[in-house]
Amino acid sequence: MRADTAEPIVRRSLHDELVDRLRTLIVEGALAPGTKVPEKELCARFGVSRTPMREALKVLGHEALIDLVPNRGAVVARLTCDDVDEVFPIMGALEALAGELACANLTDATLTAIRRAHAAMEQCYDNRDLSGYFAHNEVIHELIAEMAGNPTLLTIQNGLQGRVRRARYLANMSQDRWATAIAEHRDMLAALEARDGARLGAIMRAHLEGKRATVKAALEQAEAQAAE
Amino acid sequence: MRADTAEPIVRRSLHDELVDRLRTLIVEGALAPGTKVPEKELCARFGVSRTPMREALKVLGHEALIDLVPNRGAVVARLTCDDVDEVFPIMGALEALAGELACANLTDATLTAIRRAHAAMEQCYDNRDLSGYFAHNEVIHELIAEMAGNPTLLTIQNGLQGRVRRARYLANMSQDRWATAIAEHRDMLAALEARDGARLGAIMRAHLEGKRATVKAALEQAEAQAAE
DNA sequence: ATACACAATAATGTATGCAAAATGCAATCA
DNA sequence: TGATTGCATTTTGCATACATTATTGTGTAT
Repeated sequence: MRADTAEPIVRRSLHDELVDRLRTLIVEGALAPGTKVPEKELCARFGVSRTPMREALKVLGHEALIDLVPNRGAVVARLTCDDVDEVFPIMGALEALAGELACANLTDATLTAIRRAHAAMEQCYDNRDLSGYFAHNEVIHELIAEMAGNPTLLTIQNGLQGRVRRARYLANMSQDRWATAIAEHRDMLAALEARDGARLGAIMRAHLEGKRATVKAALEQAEAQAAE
Repeated sequence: MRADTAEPIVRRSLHDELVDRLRTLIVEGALAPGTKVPEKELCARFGVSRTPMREALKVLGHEALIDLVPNRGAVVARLTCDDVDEVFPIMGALEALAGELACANLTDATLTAIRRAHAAMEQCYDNRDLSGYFAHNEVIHELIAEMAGNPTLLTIQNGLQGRVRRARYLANMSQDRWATAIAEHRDMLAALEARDGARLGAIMRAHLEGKRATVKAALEQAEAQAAE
């Protein structure tokens, strides 16, 4: 270690740490939707007492990642079709805003990074590598969201993103939809390169509407299967 | 009480109740920004123990209504100019979306209510009654937000609204800005009556941008005074 | 056999107690 | 006189104990 770095000592409180860990577990899918999560079990899992765990659960409940039923504990929130119809238009409006702001602030470094991610994504598309496609896709959206330079916006976007993230992986895109999505992304890149915020915003809104339809269809299919 | 009302028995937990009460205190201004709020004092005030109070504080911290400094307690969040620049564009995007959705769902009853609130607001404008103007203004925006029929959107809007509400009352609108705001509201009403969602959305975005400028100016003035 | 009632159990909700960190104050030294 | 260090006090962080509410399992009556 260099002597002049003197990096600040980070000492996080347990509840903060727990919020992050639990959120990851839920968003990544280790805790399946509908799962009951008794405090006691979580406490044992993380080796903490109930006090900080409860504080964390309250926060996650407020984020709508879990449902807190009074006197009956917490359940990992399920994503319904109605939720999809609610959340995606909001994400569309926010991504459109992020796109506009990102155009205004765009640095060459970030544009290069986005170009690289886009190229990698196209590669995955050519190879029909859906999971790779999703990964690079996510990077692009994250880069744009960060480039917007609005921490509050980023926080809200991440919150909504967390709620729908798992469902998005269910989405078995049709070849048709996939081709459309790629075309939209090419337009996005072009708008970015032209620093055309208004156009980028419009594209992103349309893009999110497409995502909404895809995810909703996948969710309806999943629900139908579950009902069998 | 009528026998057939059978209103559901609401038994809220203390932390839920506390979140609401504290939020009201902060948003309404009873707890001034910058005020330190020691747990002990709040507990004494509400006659509860520290556990539910801490759970409530964590939630409010996550809402950005208070700043939670590790090992140093909670401070009622101050609204900076940067915050205004961050929050208002987001509110603009969300109100625009709400406006579009509201146009799609608009009922005659709600339109009538909005017309009434608008008329009352115009009356206040004529009388130079700023606080009455704000009250009716808020009603209009709430009616539109509710008419959007998107609970998630409403929740996010309310959260952001809470953060800037107090600052908005600082705004001593110039005659010029006030006239512009009224004109924008007339356009909004016209767009609503025409069920023209796209136009309403555009107006609301512009309207919020105007609000941003006004509030920011007021905030800068307040900060300058405080610095003296 | 089913349905209801009641008790036993387990979970959540709340309060309190202990440990650790931060603040304020005073004493000491330059 | 001013700054710094050490201690006392206060406050937060966490754990545990108690209270209250749901759940479930069993027994009894129909």
